[in-house]
Amino acid sequence: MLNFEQLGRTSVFEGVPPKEIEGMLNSVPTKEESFCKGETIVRQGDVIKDIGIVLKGTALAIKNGFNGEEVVVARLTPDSVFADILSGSMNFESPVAVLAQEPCRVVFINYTRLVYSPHPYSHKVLQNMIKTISLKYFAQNLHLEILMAKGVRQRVLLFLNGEREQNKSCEFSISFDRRQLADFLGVERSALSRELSRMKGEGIIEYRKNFFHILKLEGDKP
Amino acid sequence: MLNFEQLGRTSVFEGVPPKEIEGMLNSVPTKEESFCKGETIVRQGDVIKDIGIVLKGTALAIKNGFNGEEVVVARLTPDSVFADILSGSMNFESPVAVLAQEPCRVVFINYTRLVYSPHPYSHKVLQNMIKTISLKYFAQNLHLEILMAKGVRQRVLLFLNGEREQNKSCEFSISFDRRQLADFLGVERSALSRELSRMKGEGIIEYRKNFFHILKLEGDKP
DNA sequence: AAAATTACGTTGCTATGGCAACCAAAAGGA
DNA sequence: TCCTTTTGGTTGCCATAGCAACGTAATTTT
Repeated sequence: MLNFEQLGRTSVFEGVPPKEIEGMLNSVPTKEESFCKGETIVRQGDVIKDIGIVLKGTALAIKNGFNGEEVVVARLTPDSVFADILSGSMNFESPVAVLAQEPCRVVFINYTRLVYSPHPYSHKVLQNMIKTISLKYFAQNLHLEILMAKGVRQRVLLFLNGEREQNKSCEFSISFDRRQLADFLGVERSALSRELSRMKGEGIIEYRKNFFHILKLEGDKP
Repeated sequence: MLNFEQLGRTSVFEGVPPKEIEGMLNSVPTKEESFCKGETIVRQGDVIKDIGIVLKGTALAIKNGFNGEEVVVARLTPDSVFADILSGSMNFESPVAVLAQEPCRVVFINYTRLVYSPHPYSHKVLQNMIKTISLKYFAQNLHLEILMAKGVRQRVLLFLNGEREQNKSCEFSISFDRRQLADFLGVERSALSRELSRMKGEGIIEYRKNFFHILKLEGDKP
């Protein structure tokens, strides 16, 4: 049985009272599914017509590069929405695979039926979707900016500054391991390690595993 | 005076009868503006709350890299919609500048008022926006894939294949000059020229200025 | 706890591609 | 028409970063 309180905390149903979500979903096909650790929730190239919502567990959206890189595009935790852009675009192929990182419980909601069923709150849901998708556009745009930068140093700095802004602190942990970070930045793992060492040597950053501390901000002169 | 027939041909108002668009826009602030060739329509970093629609002329959406590159992200021609993601996201800064390439006539429509005014067709407009924004997401995603590829050759091939698919032909003209193409691919102009020459030498492609002809498809063995 | 696997750093070698400079051709303006 | 400006191709030099291989620490498995 769906927990409408929880759905009310997702970006898509934000601002819609649980009772109303319940009423709305009465006339819309939904299916709840469980996935084991490591299982594929969405394959790269799939055409999906349902919005997915993670109820429990975490999953990763992964894009496979042509040369074997596995770029983690997004981390999905409970209340995360996925496949929204995919179903919103109609007939497009998923650019990413979604893999369960731990046992996951997911609900799929038919997009077409959701947006076509007239309901006093469907207006609100559509606006929420526009906002959600726009945010994902900007997230992707940040990634694009990183890849547009040249040089490992510049990319690392852009990434760390993004994390700093998001955490509102110069000290933070990242959710990537080195291999994943290197792939995300589009550089060799060894080149990344080399550059991180250099930056530590120059007193720009401090780090231990996936914990980072930015000592000098961009443009600071010593 | 706005031409509602024309607005009906835009992606946002697709499927909405002109009469209804007129009625819808009665209660929504709109402003029509003209721009001279070269004039800035949107500055990078601007926070915009209005959807823009090009009525006449062409404009370019340009992203400035940190190292002086000017990456043409989109070409806006009559009936093109822009700043939709920007206004849909609320309070985000524009990642691109929009510049008039020739004299332009543009109409701005207040996003909030458009989506909040109850109207029998606002539902349709919201769905259209979701689709429009999703398509832009996928366009950006293609760009991302190109930048994820390593090597000039691979990037050029990805780009040309994209153009081939879009034109459904192995012969086509591109809307970039060499400098723009190099910036879009994230490589040096000289490196691009070098690689194009090589590929011509290997009999993979043929080209003259911005006209290209793909002779061998990816994976073809001679 | 030992063994195996994974994660991270390091380093030398080398190819790729960035940089700069230059030339030729074409386009645009006076 | 001629002159200026823009656009595209070529080339040598060199630094960056890719590749491979290895060592160690940390984590997981049995």
